[in-house]
Amino acid sequence: MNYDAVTDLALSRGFYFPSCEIYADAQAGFWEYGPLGVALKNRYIELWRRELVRRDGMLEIDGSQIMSKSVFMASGHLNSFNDPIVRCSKCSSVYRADRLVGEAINAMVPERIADEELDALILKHGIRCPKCKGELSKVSRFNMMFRVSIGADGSEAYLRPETCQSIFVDFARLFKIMRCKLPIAIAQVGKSFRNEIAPRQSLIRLREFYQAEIEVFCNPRRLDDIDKFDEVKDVMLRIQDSDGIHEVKASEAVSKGIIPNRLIAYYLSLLNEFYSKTGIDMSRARFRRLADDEKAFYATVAYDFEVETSVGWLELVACNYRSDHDLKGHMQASKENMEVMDIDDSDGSSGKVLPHVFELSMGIERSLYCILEHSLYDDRENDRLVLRLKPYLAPIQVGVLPIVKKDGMDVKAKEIFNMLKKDIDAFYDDSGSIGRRYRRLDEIGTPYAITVDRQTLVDGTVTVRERDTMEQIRVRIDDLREELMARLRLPS
RNA sequence: GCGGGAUUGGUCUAGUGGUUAGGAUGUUGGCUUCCCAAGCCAAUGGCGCGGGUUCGAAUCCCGCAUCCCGCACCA
Repeated sequence: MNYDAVTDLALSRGFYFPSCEIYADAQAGFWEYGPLGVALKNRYIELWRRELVRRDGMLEIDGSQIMSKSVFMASGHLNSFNDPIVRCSKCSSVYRADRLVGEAINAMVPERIADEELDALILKHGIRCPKCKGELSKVSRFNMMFRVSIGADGSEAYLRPETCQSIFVDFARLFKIMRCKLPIAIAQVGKSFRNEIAPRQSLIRLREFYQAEIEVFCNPRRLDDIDKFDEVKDVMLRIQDSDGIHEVKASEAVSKGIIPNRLIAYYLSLLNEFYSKTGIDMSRARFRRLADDEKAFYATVAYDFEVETSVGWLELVACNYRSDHDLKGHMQASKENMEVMDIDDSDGSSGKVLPHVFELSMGIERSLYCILEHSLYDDRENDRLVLRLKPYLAPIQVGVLPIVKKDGMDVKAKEIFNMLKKDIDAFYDDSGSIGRRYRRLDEIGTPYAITVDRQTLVDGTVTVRERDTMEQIRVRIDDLREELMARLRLPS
């Protein structure tokens, strides 16, 4: 299905909707999760914990969203996270100053160029607005971080633009108290904030959004020394780089040099296995190796995990080899020692190492959007819209319905609902015809519907209807909970 | 941010200066109904915000906001 169909469903069923929508001054780029959206998000995160955090023995933390100025001085965000911009005095168009100058004089402009130098170049070459030939303003800076003031004196601080900085800041303590050895991954789910110039397309570009980030701390001299690699050596990966598309096993990707080392291949494989369990169509997904001019300022090797949708390829996960950029920056700025003991490969003895970082930075909203779009199916044959979510991701797992509301069938159905509701997200519904109730459940992705009929009152069995096939089996009420729990279990 | 289009109950929509703002669908209650959006009755709920023109504005004008499309941006 397409973007509009997903948006319609999200709004009409309450997966998500615009924030502050009853007020005229509501700002773009802020959306709320409704009940079904929260449930889907929580289940998605639980799958993430299972497939990544627990599987790999990662540590999970939950850091604060407001962080001090020093953090972002050290991380480079206060310098590099802001872009030099110029504005046309006539038509008010805004341009990236470095790119505009680069194009106009047909030469590379160094990344760290000073604003004054850009001003000078614009003057020297007589660069004007490409659209209307209007005069350009002086270079200014637009920082995408939200600044906040703390306390009565208004100390400067920022909403974090990525969740990972708390992981770096906390690294030394965590490594000690959790008795870590390299490589160790630290994970976090939480909100990040970016003051986007033009938020668009609901969940796809937001100013406030959830990330699930994983920072793998490793010894840069031991990137192929990964015992766990055997677990994933046969995972099939689709990788796009400057040589084209490769569909290869993880082990081959390393041996052929498509992926530079086993550590990166291992984590890309875990990610691949995770996403293949979300219901995203993996035949429309790829890891794309970024060219040098596309990478973030801190990355030396970078892959984007991308998924094809009706609005184009979406970047769901940024996988960046950040080298020691972060720990070095924080170590220098804070004077906290971030080095740890690890095997020094020259003679097998221990030595001090400043770990490098490989990062998996997942956008949760974009992931949920792709799951919804790839799961939503227009079943014309049966005149229904079906959200074919994996049962373990469904916000409501079973509907409990009396076939008609009389002769005690509604009473019996309520009993069953009450029996199930603590273990399973169940929903009782007795309004209207049975077909209408099935359709409603189909549209929000409920995988099973239990129906109480006359036979139930006689022999204590109910029917269990399967969402995708619409087929029904009879199950004894005594076996119902177990039967459903088995069907709703997370995949092994 | 620039340019274009749009904004009427939860959703879709009729309405181009004077309408009790109509319909469909949904939702809720009732009747009916034993397996896939049936039927009947009733109820519910709306002109994005602000200003202007006018005797009178959902309707015309201006500003703002949001949404959609294109461009730019996307660390």
